Amino acid sequence: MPELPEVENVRLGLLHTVVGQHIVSVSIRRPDVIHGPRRPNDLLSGRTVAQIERSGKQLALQSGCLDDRKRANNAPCVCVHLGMTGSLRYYTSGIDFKPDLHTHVIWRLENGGQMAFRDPRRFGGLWTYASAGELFSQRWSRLGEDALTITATQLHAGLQRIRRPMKAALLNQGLIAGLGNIYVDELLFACGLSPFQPASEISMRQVCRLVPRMRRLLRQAIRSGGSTLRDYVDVQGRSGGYQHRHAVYGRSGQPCPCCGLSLSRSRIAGRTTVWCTSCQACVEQK
DNA sequence: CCTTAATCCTGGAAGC
DNA sequence: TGCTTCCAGGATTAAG
Repeated sequence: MPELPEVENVRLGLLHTVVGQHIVSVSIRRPDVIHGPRRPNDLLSGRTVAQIERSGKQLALQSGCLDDRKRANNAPCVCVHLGMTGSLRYYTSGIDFKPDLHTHVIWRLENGGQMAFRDPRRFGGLWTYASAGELFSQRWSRLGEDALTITATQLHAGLQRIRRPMKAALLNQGLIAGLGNIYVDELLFACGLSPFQPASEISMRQVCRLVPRMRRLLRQAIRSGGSTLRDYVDVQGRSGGYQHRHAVYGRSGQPCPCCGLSLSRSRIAGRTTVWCTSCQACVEQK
């Protein structure tokens, strides 16, 4: 499922395929995946894709004039959230692209290429805004700092206010944006922290160890093309490779890569959680 | 404050 | 083989 590393790979893929391209037309095959105004113009038809930004697991396709590096105040903007099974694909001109029933929106570019939003389970969607500023003030303002840029001070301050388990706290996009079930489990393992550990009991010292490890983990996952469990593919349709390097996610019952003990599985905050009771000790364990 | 659960949804896997 | 059942989860919302 697309978390920060997968979404970042999509962003990188779109940078050298659709950024700078003029959108000739937009085909809306399933209007209900679009939140907000859904005329072709609201989806950047007739505009040029000026830049693509990411915040946590979400992307912003911003229209505007390429020459003007400043964000245009009145340039429409589309926020893309891939949810569980969403994908943004790019098809070069001449490719025989046959949209299936889960392909909901198709953008046609002036160079003959096409961009398609597909999402079988429709947990994702598109949100339209009159400007990037509106997206930031109405939607992205609710997100915490991005997991790649958050500082130890910021994270520690947020964690101190949460008595819930670390697993639940790190999944909260309002505290820190970008982590999902896979990378939270991997991160807690990499730090030797129990997913049950109350967030408020994590010391500044521990957060100072966690933040650089989190950045390293996410950067390695980005470099590996992200994790493909079933659905995730990049804009070219390629699967990721990081799933082969998961230490704990999806490996309950298998030996811990560190100590060899069988990995435990539990449910925390409604999410399947895998961890090592030996390497990730906690004062109280369920 | 907290937690759990339901909700949205499809498809793959497991069970009978 | 063919049917039913369960399960995966991101984010939000409701209920306990």
